[in-house]
Amino acid sequence: MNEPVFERSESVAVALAPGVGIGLASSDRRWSLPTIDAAATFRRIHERSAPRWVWWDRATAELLAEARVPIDRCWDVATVHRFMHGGWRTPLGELWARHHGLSLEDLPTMGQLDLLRATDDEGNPDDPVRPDGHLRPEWLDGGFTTSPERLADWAALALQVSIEQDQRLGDLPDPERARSSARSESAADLLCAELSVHGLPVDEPGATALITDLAGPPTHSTADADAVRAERDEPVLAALRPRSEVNLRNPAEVKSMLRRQGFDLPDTRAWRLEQLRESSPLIDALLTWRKAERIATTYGHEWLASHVDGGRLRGEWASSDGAAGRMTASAGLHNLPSMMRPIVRAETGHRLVRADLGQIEPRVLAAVSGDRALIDATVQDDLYRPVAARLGVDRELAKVAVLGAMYGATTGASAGALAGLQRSYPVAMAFLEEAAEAGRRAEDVMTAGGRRVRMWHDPSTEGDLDRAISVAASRGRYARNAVVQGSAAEFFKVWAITVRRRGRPLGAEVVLCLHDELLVHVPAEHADDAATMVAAAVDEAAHYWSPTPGVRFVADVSVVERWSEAKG
DNA sequence: ATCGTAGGCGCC
DNA sequence: AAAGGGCGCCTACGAT
Repeated sequence: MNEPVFERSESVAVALAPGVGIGLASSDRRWSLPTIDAAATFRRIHERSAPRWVWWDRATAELLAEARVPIDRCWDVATVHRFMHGGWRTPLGELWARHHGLSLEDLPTMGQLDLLRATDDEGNPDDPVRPDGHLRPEWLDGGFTTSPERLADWAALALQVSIEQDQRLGDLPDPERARSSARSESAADLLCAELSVHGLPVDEPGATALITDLAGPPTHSTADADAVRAERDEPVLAALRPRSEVNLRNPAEVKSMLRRQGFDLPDTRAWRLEQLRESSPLIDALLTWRKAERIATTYGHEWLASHVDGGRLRGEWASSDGAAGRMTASAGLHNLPSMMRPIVRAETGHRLVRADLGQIEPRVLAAVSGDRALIDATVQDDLYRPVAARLGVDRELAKVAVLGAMYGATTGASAGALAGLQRSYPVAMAFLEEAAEAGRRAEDVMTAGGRRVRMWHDPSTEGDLDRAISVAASRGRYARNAVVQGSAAEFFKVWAITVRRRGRPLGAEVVLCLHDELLVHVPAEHADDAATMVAAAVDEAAHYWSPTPGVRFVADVSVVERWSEAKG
């Protein structure tokens, strides 16, 4: 039981439906169990034998998360499909059609009045696949749950697709790496199901107090709400000479108001206003207003009421929703303002292990490009110091230059340092430039783990050369960033699922994933062991994930009660 | 009414 | 130091 969760093992597919039963399928048989409490029964099956469980998509993962079935190894067909083809969520009917090369034009939809098809041979309604090869929409729409036998048939189809996916991953440049990615990405999706179901521990009374302090009291009527809003607006309106009733929530009105007050600005973005803050009480009031308005509208009492329940903040987690396969989360879980982070607090008798990877993107660039000089720089805790020394510039400029190279900056100081980067780290820079060039040509690029990142064509550029060039340039920046950010996302997920797995004996639960940061909720008596485990998991993840040996990854790990507590 | 877009801003 | 990559989500507004 010590092998990593993404190694190969025997596969058994499962489909389950509460109140109906469980369907199972292996390479040589399929069987079913009628049972009311499908998830709890499945838990016992899993405890007896733990193969690599195969399922269609998140729906199954969520049932298993709700039942707290401790699964490490899985294969999520929809997740692997996204990995292979790029893009966002794909409904199963469409996934099946793409997988089998069927036309998406005649993709059946549930409840459509298809008069032309009405007399066609619809085949056997107990067969999930129609004569035309498409999945039967009635099955997709819950029909697979109507009997234990159907669940077994449904599981068997998932198994079949998973085997074909595994074969097709063999066509990628590095088949074993791609298959390993498919497995780790599947485990990450299961982790996302758990994050969605279980949530992040939050100090609810503390949150109410903080929001009241920052944005005003909760309101119970629209008049009440209007009054609180007017009170929030007052300091800004009072600073106007002469006073006027400007709608602060309309950027165009704010811009013309500022022009009348003597500030002629191209837009009213905060970084632009910030420079004027010292010299103008009005600008200061406006910036303060924006902060408070942000809390009130996005992270206010309504937000708390709709997303926090029983002391847990819940959102929808996606394991590879981003362009390059990053995790995403709704309900503000990924963009909670730092001033609100104190509300994230360990439950009684527990601690949070807070860990973040240091300088993850340049280290990933070293790993995926294999640039010897950059790999050498990863030995240092602060990678930018040796880079600065080699470039002969200060650390801040070195940092800006490296980040700029990965983001596609073309102007300013970072562009000035680009020539130096190209001389000192030619392999890494050539790697980035190659990705950018592919992007400009509208060719898909691939992350280190083998995820396809789709490029796009913009038909509206026909005949408009300037616009065509500008769109190509933005694709170049996108591709340049995607090969680093997407690869970093893969490494992060391997780390996260390793922590999930290794934390189980300690009762440790991953409660937040934030691109390079993890929060782990753990009983207080195991907090120190969990912290040690999380740090060790970085090395374990690097060992399995990194395409180049010798790249050092670092993490800052501390045990805290609240997320906001200083790094230790 | 519902949808998409833009300006804006939070986080990485 | 410059304002580049990703995401979610708010308001306002114009289109359908």
